[in-house]
Amino acid sequence: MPELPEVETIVRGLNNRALNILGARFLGVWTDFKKLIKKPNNFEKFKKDLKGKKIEKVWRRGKNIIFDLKGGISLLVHQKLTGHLLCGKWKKAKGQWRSIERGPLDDPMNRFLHLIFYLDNGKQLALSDLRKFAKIELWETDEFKESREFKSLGPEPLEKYFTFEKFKKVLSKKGKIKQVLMDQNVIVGIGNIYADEILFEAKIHPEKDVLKILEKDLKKIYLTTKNILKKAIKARGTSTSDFRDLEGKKGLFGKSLRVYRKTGQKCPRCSATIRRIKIGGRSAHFCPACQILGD
DNA sequence: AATCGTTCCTGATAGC
DNA sequence: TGCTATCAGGAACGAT
Repeated sequence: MPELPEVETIVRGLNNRALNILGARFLGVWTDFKKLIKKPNNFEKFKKDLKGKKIEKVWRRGKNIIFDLKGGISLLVHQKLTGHLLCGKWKKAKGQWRSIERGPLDDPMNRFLHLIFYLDNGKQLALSDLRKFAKIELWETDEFKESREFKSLGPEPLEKYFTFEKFKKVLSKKGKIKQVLMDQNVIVGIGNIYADEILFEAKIHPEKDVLKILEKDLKKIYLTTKNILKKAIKARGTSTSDFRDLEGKKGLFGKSLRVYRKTGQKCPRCSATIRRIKIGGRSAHFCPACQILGD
């Protein structure tokens, strides 16, 4: 599932000069599942509003991909669980846009194409999304930045302003550490994979009550969060299941995972058996010997 | 105001 | 073999 490193990989790809996405204009949109577009909730209006708009900037906030368009409009793409953008090419045939490249289709994970943006530079951006949970929204940029959903997002863990003091402040919230780490209103970008990996590395039990964690352990979680996210970006993300980059390629961080989806295997630190439990309806993987709950 | 449960989806897998 | 049931999982939403 795309978390911060995966979304960052996509955004860096979109900003790659060679792709010429910046400065291109939207020509049209195809979809076989209009419900992906949440705003406006009318697909024809969405198409009309998007047509001819020039891409000025592509950036990321948490797990959201944001295309700032000329004229004070922003296109938001959230890939949710199984969505990923793929860049390909199109050509015109019999008066219609035809995809001549939808990213490598020999990979089953790239076959669930439900939406394609056609650009005026001959490129297309296709959204592959097995579970159709992704969301697409078109906003007035000012309105978006003033919106509740944007303003309530927590700090970016890799930004300079995210100091240990800041981390302690946002984490002064009750609950189990894993759930709090994954709360986008506390910190953005961490999902199930990286929460498990961060807590394993920091040797903290996922169900540990946040308010009971010692300062030295908070510091460990803080440093580990930055460290793991940075390493995962370098590896271009994790592809345990769906994630692919813009070219359809897998990320390499899966090789570095130590507990996520390793139930029953040996802990790489102490050889105890990795366990899986449910926390708030989500699976959590951890080492019962290294990550002690305490009181 | 904060928190909990439900909902959206469908491929993979298990069970019969 | 082929059917049905169960599950994963981010985040918005309604209910409490």
